[in-house]
Amino acid sequence: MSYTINDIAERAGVSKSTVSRVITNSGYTSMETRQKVWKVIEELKYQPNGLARAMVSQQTNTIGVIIMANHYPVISHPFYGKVLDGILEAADHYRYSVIVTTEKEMSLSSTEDMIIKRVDGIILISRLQDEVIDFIDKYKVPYIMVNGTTEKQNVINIVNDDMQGGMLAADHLFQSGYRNIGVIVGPQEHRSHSFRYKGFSRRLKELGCQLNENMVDQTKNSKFESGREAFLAIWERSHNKPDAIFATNDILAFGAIREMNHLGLKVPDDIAVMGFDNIDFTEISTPSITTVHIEKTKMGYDAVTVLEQIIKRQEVKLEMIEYKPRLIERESTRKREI
Amino acid sequence: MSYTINDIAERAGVSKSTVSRVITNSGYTSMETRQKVWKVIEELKYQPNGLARAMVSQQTNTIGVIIMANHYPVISHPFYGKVLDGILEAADHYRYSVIVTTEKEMSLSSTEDMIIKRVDGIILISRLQDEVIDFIDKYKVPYIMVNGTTEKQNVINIVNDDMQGGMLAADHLFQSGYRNIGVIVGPQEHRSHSFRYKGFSRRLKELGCQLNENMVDQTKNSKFESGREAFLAIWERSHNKPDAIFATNDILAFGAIREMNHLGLKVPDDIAVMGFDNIDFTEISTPSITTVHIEKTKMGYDAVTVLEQIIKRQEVKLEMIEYKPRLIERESTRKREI
DNA sequence: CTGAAAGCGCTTACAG
DNA sequence: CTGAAAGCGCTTACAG
Repeated sequence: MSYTINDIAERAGVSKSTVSRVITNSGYTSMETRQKVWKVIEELKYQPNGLARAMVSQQTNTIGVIIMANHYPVISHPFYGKVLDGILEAADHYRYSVIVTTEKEMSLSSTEDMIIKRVDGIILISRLQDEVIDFIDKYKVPYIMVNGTTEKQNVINIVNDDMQGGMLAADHLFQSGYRNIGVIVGPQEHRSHSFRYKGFSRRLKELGCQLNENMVDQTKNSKFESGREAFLAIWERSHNKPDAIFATNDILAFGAIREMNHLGLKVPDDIAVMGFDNIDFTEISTPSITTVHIEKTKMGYDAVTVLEQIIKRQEVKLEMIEYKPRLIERESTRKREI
Repeated sequence: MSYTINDIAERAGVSKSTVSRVITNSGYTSMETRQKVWKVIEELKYQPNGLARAMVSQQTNTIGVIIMANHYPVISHPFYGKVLDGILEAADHYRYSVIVTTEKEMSLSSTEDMIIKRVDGIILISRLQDEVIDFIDKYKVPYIMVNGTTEKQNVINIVNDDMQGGMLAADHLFQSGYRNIGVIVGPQEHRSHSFRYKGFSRRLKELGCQLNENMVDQTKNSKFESGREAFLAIWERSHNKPDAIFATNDILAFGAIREMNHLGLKVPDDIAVMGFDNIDFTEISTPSITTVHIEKTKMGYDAVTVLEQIIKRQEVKLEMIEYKPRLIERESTRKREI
């Protein structure tokens, strides 16, 4: 279909070995030859066949990204989308192409596809099944996890310091004068929700402000409706009504706000709310939502950087790369007179 | 590194031709041979090399997605993310891998990369430069646009019927009793913003409700801050203050809401607001935002379906595939007594 | 039914 | 400095 190195060789009156040498700029070639060859290349708009190159170089300059998700949407998820943005930016920088797939539970099909396509490395996002890791391990493809949950050893995992984030949240609400705090806790089997809650309650206790059991509600998933239901549950069962709510992610917080609105409560005048993740919506929402920022894009970017080092067989020291979260103070937790 | 067809041949005591035949399930092979070969394949967990296959079959089973964007973030964009979700879902169904890239203005680097990687087809998203199209054309790679803006002929473009969407918006606000309507109009060089505005004002005129020039503000981009500024401008310069605002996309609407809040206006009691796109946040925002739904995910899915037909050289009738938008009525435009 | 050969489009030693 | 040959891992006619 398109031109090959042979077409160039023929028209330039040299052998294909020579053409290859000038293209790759390796070995010896005379000035004159180089000019002839480049001229033909420009004329024909020749583009080398990356597949053929990959066959001999044994590398495709392609990395795979597998996002674990049981349901669509995946890419448009306000968290994973950001991570992917960072991955694409870094991949562009390191000159990798990136193949993106979504892996449904219990399936290895997209992982298999990555192996068949001979990607140079793989980035695993979210709570992957251990079978996926076993599978990749078997084919000795370099990989790295982002925001993963796994029991496995020797897996490089890029995560946020969620414990610390939970503590930041507790500090903030306490310092802002809230003392009767309710907590909406996302699914505990997720590493992040679990640590966020742990950090939050621990710190609150240190501050001398014990969490009342009535004021904590666990949700089965991290969706909007669950946040809404959780807030209603807390509101109804509590004797001392909460003056603030901490949700272990932003979406749950938005659910809570909707329910507050339906109960006639104003944010932040009647009740304060804060979330976790710093998804884009928290900033453009009115009122804007206080939250804990996670370096989503940076985590994606760095995942590629580290993966590239592994691919190039450079030393990689760390096993767990933990990012520091940052409190983002906004309107939804305005300071209160104490 | 990994096993090849030769390893299998050797251990099964047959030629590699035979192994190939059993794997591809083509030509004749005896039952006995087949069993022997499959046994070895399972034992070794052999995975064929897709590159080698692609070399001979001249197809990679990979499609490329190029999203035009001048700035990150791209993937996490509430519109493109949804389109990409649909693309991934369809690609999974048709058994394609997908390479995703972001193309910055005036650059052909990622497009070049797609050519080098020999993708079977390309999906172009958003307002691509015509050079990109020329470039792809030259290499005769099948492609298709989603939500594109181009002067070129014979380009299959999957778009939303934005004119119709604008009319739906006008009908809705009018029927809900609003008569003094302000409009925040995104950049007119974008096909979609331009048609949305056109449809809206045309319909409003038909309804006998001429738009006052003071009540329309054009923005230089479609970001939150621009929406905010635009609303303030309208508010300050209008004699009869608006009772409703239509913004040509949701993000602009959110900007307007923030400004309303700062001016002490309540939505929808003091003023109604509606946007366009139906991004996820319109639903979880409090109050929820009335908007016009676009089949973002479906557009992505269908793009792959049509592209696949072109790749397989099947007849493709249409040049422009237009989706019908749908009004989504929510809290931000509650009906008013007339 | 099976194997040897050619070829997909490159790169890389190896002679010359 | 340049060209012929081998090889990357497959598939596909072609003999047998």
